[in-house]
Amino acid sequence: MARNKHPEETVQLILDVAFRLFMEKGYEHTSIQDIIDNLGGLSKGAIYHHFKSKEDILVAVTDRMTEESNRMLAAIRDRSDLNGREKLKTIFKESICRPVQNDIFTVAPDFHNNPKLLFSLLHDTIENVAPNYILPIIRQGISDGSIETEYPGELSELILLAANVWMNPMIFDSSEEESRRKFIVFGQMLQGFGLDIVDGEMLERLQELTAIYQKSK
Amino acid sequence: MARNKHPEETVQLILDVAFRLFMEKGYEHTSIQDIIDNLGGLSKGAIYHHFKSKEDILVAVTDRMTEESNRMLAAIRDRSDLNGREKLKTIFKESICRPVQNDIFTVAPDFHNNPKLLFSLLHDTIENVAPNYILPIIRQGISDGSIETEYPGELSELILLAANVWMNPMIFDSSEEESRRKFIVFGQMLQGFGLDIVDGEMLERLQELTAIYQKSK
DNA sequence: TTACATTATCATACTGTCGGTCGGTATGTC
DNA sequence: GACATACCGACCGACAGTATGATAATGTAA
Repeated sequence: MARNKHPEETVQLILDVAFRLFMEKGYEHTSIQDIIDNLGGLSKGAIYHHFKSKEDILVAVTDRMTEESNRMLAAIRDRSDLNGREKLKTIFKESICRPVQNDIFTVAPDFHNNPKLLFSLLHDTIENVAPNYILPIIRQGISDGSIETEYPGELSELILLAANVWMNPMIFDSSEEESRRKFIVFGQMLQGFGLDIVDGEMLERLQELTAIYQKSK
Repeated sequence: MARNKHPEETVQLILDVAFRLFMEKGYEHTSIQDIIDNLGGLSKGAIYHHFKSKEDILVAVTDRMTEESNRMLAAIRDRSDLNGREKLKTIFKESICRPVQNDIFTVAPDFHNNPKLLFSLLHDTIENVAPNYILPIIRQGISDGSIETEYPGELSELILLAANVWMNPMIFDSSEEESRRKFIVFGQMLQGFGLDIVDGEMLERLQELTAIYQKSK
């Protein structure tokens, strides 16, 4: 085979396979040969034609993972019918409802075998999500009076770290009970910053999620 | 050479060299051969006699890193002249004053090149430090009336994550100004949980530390 | 104390696997 | 036909880990 007419499909195929294998076996324990074997006919030359290194594949995979989430965040950030605090609350709601729609749990990342993946998501959270999505919302909340803080940047980071990392059952194992307790403490923390944006509905939804994730393991 | 009379010195030498190289070049970019080359005469046989794998060396290195810190935590935890809240405050003070005495900054870990190291420290924080040191202290604080919470375990984790990870300049780059702002927000979070344990002296000390770390890079 | 067996501490040569390269080929476009 | 793109697959150096052997420390029995 040579000169496919739709190389973009080849790229997507490579990313599909790599994504699945990275999740199943971890980045480090997935070899290029593993990917080739699951590619159906394609060869090492194809991979290194489209990607310059194995690390480059990981970057592309994580980019594709966060893309959808980022679109959601941008959409909420740019709405004009909500004040800052309402936007924050909407984001939490959406974040908790979204995952089941796509396949995040059917191929749940095993972060215990994926320090590199965890690190890049951690990095993305602080270097991208916090300043580009949460910070503008908190700033808006300050000017529209719905949020009160002198440290919007730091607040963005702390909230995201707690929500995305600490409360993430894929990073730190949690039973349903632990998940519930974390959520409550998280809510207390937000209240300490004058943010009353968690409710019982969100807690229920979160526990459903945790249960689903527990079973998928 | 064969049958050294003091094999423990060999183990320590291997750990010394591995520690330094892991910090300088990162775990993944340090090869066993690199370690051998810096060992002064010793060979691969020596390494694989004392350690069963490269990963095993990393575990030993991180264990040695956290050992001193854990001794400090245990000492404070087991004091009988302080209530729970005072113990927490003492821990923060000690944590901020300690690092310069030893060489933590002269061979500052570059976590950006060390996802594995970061992950194992993160894991240690949640699986070991939180339940074995902070949790008992918070429990004591609850019974002696100096701390008030229904969720001691979750509070331990959240506080440690914020202090050890978020505020750690080795993990998330911070200027002195950012470091100051993070510390204040951290203090606000603690106050939200009824814990009034940070003061201006600690802030000054933290900024000194950040400055030292900035210069060492 | 001596003689000797045992075993812990290494050294060296080697293996299999890995990520990545490179010359080449086939197929498309202009 | 000139050139770029998409891909093939043999090959390479580096790597973690192993197999085996050498020797010095140690245990043991007389």
